[in-house]
Amino acid sequence: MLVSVVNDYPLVVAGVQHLLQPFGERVALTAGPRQRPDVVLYDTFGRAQGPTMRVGELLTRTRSRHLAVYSWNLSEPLVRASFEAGASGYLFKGLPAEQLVEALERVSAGTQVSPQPSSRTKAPSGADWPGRAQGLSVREAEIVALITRGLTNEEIAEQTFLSINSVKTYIRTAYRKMGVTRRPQAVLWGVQHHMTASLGGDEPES
Amino acid sequence: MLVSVVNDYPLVVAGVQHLLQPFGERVALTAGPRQRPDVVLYDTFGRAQGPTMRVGELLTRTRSRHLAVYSWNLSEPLVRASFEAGASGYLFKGLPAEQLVEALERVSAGTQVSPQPSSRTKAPSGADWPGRAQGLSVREAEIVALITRGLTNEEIAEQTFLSINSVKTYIRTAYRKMGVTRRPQAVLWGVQHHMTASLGGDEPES
DNA sequence: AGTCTGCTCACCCCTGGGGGTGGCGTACTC
DNA sequence: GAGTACGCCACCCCCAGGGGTGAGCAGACT
Repeated sequence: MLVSVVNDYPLVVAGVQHLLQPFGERVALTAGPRQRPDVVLYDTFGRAQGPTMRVGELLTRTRSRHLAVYSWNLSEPLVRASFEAGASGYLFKGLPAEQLVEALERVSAGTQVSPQPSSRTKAPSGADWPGRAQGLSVREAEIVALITRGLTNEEIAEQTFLSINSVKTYIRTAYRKMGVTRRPQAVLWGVQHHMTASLGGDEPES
Repeated sequence: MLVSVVNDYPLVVAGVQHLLQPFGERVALTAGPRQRPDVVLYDTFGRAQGPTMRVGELLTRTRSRHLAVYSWNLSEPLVRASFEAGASGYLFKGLPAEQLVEALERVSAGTQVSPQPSSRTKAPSGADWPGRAQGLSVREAEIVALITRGLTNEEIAEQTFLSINSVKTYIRTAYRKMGVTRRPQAVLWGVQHHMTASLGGDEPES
């Protein structure tokens, strides 16, 4: 089974690939987008989710037939919207690696894979994201990444399917860890700490 | 006469040097900070002015004996504060190049050179600054440069000796030319358009 | 003369943002 | 069990920022 991990942040992609590494007999990883992977594993960190995902374009670009969403957010409307947008699977980012591989194999075989409810918030060992080295939680980091793109709190709330209040909370806790107090400082911090997406991103900006 | 042009923005330095180029028989330019220039020409674009300039440190670092401030701002309190801070000359940025050279020669000879009142706002031909290619006036560009450093409007007003209202006005007009509407966007614009100072800057940030 | 550009400033009003407080649930560690 | 961290959310209050309006001055150009 050939898998392509898709996300704008090289650290995130590397972290997921690191997760799958021990399962080399069952999963081959491709970095190139043109090698016809069996499954595209679409990590939602800092990216469009649900109805605004461009599943068709991603599949065309990668010449793959299945796309599995890989996300922390298990809210029912978002999961449903992802399937309606064309995803073949919706995988929880808290899954242990072996279960992740099994789910990918089911997606690759043509089965629609839905997530089980879970409240786990701890990332699997080896996962990575920009800002982690500076003490940001995965959620804080994602918010900061979107701040670094110039989005407003409202826009961030919409993209992450969170309440504006949750966004503000993450900003508050993240700013304390970053040692900043205002948005421009946060943007600069993000630029300096590689929270900007790679230039290959084709994300539509609001 | 050996002159060292000092500013954080290479474009600004290059623009001033370009101005002085035709006077090669009277002015030699040094890029290196350790060649004992006769005069340091301190361009204030995006830098501390007046009482917060560190004239002594600049002179020590460059091993020069005279520092001439080069600024658009001719307000009397700022000029006085500059001399009190240790400057030997205060030169208006609207001066034609020949008069600039003459003024530098007087400074080099040990004369304290004060500016004549002037209302001119047009930069001498050949001057340059970051953002000029994108249509920003020199004043607008300076404000954007300070925004890109993460300063608040109040801090910018203090550093530029302008009213908060003037700062807001420049922000308004600059944002229209830049095609942005919010500060984070402006910071990103500044980063992308080289409005960040070079890393050698020893500017104290508030 | 008129017009345009740039610089400077004032004032009004509203929005985006950020500080605080409080609360809930879960996983994990000791 | 208690404590901590993380995720999620509400509400209060205030500030930083940005949109608008208006005004004045001067230089440069036609």
